[in-house]
Amino acid sequence: MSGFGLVASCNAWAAPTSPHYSACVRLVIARCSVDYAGRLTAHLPSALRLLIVKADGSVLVHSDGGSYKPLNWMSPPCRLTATEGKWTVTNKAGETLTVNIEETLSDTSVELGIDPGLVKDGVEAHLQELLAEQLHLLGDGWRLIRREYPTPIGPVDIMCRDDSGEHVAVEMKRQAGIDAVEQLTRYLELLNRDPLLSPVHGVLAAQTIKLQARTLAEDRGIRCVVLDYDAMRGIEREGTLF
Amino acid sequence: MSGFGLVASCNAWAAPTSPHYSACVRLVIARCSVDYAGRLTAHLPSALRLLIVKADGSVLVHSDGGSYKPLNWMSPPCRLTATEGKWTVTNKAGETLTVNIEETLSDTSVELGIDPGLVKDGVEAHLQELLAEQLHLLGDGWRLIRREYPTPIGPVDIMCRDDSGEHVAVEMKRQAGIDAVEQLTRYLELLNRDPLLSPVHGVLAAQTIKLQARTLAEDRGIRCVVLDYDAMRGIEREGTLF
DNA sequence: TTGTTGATTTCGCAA
DNA sequence: TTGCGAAGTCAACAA
Repeated sequence: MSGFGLVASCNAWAAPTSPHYSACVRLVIARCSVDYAGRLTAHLPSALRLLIVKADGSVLVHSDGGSYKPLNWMSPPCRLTATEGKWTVTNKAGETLTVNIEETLSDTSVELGIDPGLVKDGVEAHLQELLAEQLHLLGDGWRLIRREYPTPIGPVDIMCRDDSGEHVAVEMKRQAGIDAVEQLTRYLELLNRDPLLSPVHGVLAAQTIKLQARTLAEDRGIRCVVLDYDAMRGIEREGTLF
Repeated sequence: MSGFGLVASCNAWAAPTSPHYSACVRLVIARCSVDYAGRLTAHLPSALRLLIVKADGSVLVHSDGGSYKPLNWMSPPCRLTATEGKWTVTNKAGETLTVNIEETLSDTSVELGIDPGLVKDGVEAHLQELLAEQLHLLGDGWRLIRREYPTPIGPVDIMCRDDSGEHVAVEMKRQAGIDAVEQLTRYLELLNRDPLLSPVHGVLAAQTIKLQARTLAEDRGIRCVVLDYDAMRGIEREGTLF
């Protein structure tokens, strides 16, 4: 069983100085209490915890359970100074994290190297694309004018015409809040000044629409449409089969 | 090197003894690639990383550097099933995190026990509470109607009457930006439709008020008040002395 | 550098 | 349970 103390060759006490600083993680299991003083003050009573010190000096205090969020931490850039039984981590803003170590069960360092990083396959912009292809979800006979329709205060997500030929500006969100309604309202107010476009109606389309947003929208004559992403994606898949 | 095949129990040199489920953290240093499929899909190319498995089955994939946020993770409640060289973590919603382990440098488990948890001080909602008790900061003779005064588009932080008996809606922020002004404007517009309330005046109270917010607020006849949290807390303390 | 917005947000409170 | 707002939010992107 390769337990602790395997790699080392990495001094976690030394601040990274070279441009290609060696990525090095220090893992400590210790009974400790922790105090944070900064934007708020917080205290962790003594308990056995996992302490992680990363190459940039940032410190994470993890317990078992909870989410990925540590119980307490100090974000980089920051500086760790350590004496026997006491760590002090400070950042530029003068915030401090103090770890009082009563008993150390293990203390190891490992060099990981530079991480290639995460590759995300986004979902978000896709939704607009899908709705533009499936305007029948808003109404029969609706026709797309264009996506990202430009205005002086930003692009309207989708501009189209309804079955009677009148313009409709569509604002899309995954989660629509008050902000989305305000944004769409600004577009409508502007667009309706143009006699060539007016009247321009508004549609707020989202996977979920908060009740307050719905209330405000309907009060302003904006129609709310809830989108089923999976169903829309399903239709897209079927479409690609032919 | 053992360490595989765990589902719930915690293996080796950290005997689970607690009558409640044993809190047990497993730390693995391994070269691995990671895939997540859920609300989005994401991929991590092969690299040396720190894997943390907590007692509830949640998994954290940490690199060196970055913030406290892991490169990838699975939040509890979830289930980890492990075979030689491959971990699969799934949750109720069907999201999956797959860790392909190519090379294990170390694999250890430690029992931490239940954490007493964080004690926070100096929270935000406190400010509203304090101001409600110290309405004289806004004006002599002002009386509280209620905090979190409900409206169809959300609660007004503080509703009160000024010395002449007219209604005042107070919006509180720690840092007031344009959003706060817009929010309060919406409340006022709505509240002033009610002949039983009208006229309703507006006060924006915050520890700091951004210049743009102040400009917009005053343009709309909304009064801006900067609060001294320490002083307000101080008065509270004095109050408790008697 | 600064501000704004989205997040696999997470976290806490209240209805 | 659910929904909403705040967070020591974090992080990516635009200005």
